[in-house]
Amino acid sequence: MAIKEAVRPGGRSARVQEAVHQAVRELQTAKSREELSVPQIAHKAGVTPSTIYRRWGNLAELLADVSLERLHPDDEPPHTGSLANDLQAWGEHYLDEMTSPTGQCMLGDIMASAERERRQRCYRYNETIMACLRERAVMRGEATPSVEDLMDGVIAPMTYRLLYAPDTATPERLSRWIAQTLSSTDMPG
Amino acid sequence: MAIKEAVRPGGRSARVQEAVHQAVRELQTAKSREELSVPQIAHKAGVTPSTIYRRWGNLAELLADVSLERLHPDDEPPHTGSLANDLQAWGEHYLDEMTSPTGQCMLGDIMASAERERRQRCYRYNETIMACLRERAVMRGEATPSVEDLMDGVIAPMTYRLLYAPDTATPERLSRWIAQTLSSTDMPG
DNA sequence: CTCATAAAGCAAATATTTTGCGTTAGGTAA
DNA sequence: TTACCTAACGCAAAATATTTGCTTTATGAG
Repeated sequence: MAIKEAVRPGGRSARVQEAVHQAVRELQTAKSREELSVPQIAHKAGVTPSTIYRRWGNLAELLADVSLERLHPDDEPPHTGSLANDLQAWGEHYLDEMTSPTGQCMLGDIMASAERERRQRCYRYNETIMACLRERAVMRGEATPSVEDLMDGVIAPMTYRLLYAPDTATPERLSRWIAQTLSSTDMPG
Repeated sequence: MAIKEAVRPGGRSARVQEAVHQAVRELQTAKSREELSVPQIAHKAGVTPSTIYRRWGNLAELLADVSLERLHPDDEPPHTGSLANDLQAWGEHYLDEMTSPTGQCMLGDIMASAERERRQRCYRYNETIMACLRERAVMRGEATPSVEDLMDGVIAPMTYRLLYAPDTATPERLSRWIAQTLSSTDMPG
C-alpha cells in the first residue's frame, strides 16, 4: 500500500521496480490509459500481478508513481540573464510538456492518486525550481518576489489552467503572470 | 460511457440516477473511499451493477459525477458591500468546505475522473461566481479587474493550494491574493 | 557460510467488470 | 386509448481482475 523508495540501489526490489516502471512506460506509448491493466503490466515486466498489488496497491498508484518519477528534473533550467526570462523560458518548456497528450496523462495520473504525499512532492518540486531561479536573480542583485509569491503568481495559474482548462495555458498568459508577479515586487506588499 | 444529464425529469432514468446518487452519498458518510465499490452502491440503490457500469463506466466517474453535483451553488454568495469583502467571504466559505475531509474527497474524486469535460465545468462554475461578484462591483462603480484576472489571481492560487498543499490554503493568504489582484487593477496591466 | 527477513512466486479463492439477451417503462403517433 | 418503438434496465454467465495464504528465493548481516 505504501510506496517504497528504492531501498537498495542494486537489490532485487530495485530491479523489479525498474522492470515494472519500464513496462509501464513502454505500454503507455502503445495503449491508451483505459486499456492498461495490472496483469498486462506484470506480464510485460516479467513479474506476478500480486507483486504489483502488494507493492503499489492498485493501477492508479502505480501510474502516479511512474509519472512522478518522469516529472523530475534532468538538469537545471537554462540561464537567460534575468528572472523574467528565466521564468518565461522554463515555463514555456513546462507548458509545452504538460499540454501534450503525454503530459496531460501524467498530470491526470498524479491527480488520480490518493496518496496526498505524492502531490505535496509535486508542490515541493516546483518550489525548488522557483527557489533556484530566484536565487540566481538575488545573486545578480535583481529585486525578487518571495518564492511563495512566485508559487501563487506563476505556478498556481499555470497549473490551475493545465488541469482545468489546458487550452488556456498559453505562453502569452504566462508572460502576463510573470510581469504582474515581478511588478508587485517593486511596491509595498 | 458518456454521462447523461437527466434526460426527463420524471422518467425511469432520472429515478435510477437519483437512487444511485443517493446511495453514494449515504455510503460515503459511513465508509472510506477505499471501501466503496460499484456492486455495493448498486445493491444499496436497488439496481444492478451492470446498470451503473453501462451508465457511468466505472466507480471513479460515478463518484466524480456525484461530487460535481454537490459542488453546485444553492444560492448566490452573500453581499458585503465591496468586491474585496465579497471575495473574502465567499472564499473563506469555499476554503472551509474544501479543506474538510469531505471537501478534499470531492476534489479528489473530480480530479480522478478522466472526463475532461467535467473539469471544465468546474472552471466555468468558478468563472460564473467571479463574474457575478464582479458584476456587483461594476454596478457599484468600483474599479474591478477582469474575470480572467480574478481567476488567475484568486481562484488559481486557492485551488492550487487546496489540491497540492491543503494546509497552506488559509484565509490569510486569501486576503493577500485578493489585495494584490485588486491593487493591480488601479495601474496599467 | 549460515541465518534472518523482506519481497517475490504461485495458485486458489474472491470480487469485480463485461456481455448477450430478454424485459419493461415511457414516449410518439395513429 | 391503443399500438408500436426504443432507450435503459435486469439477469445471469463469462471473462477479468484482485486478494490472500503459503512457499520459495534473494540479499544483507553476523
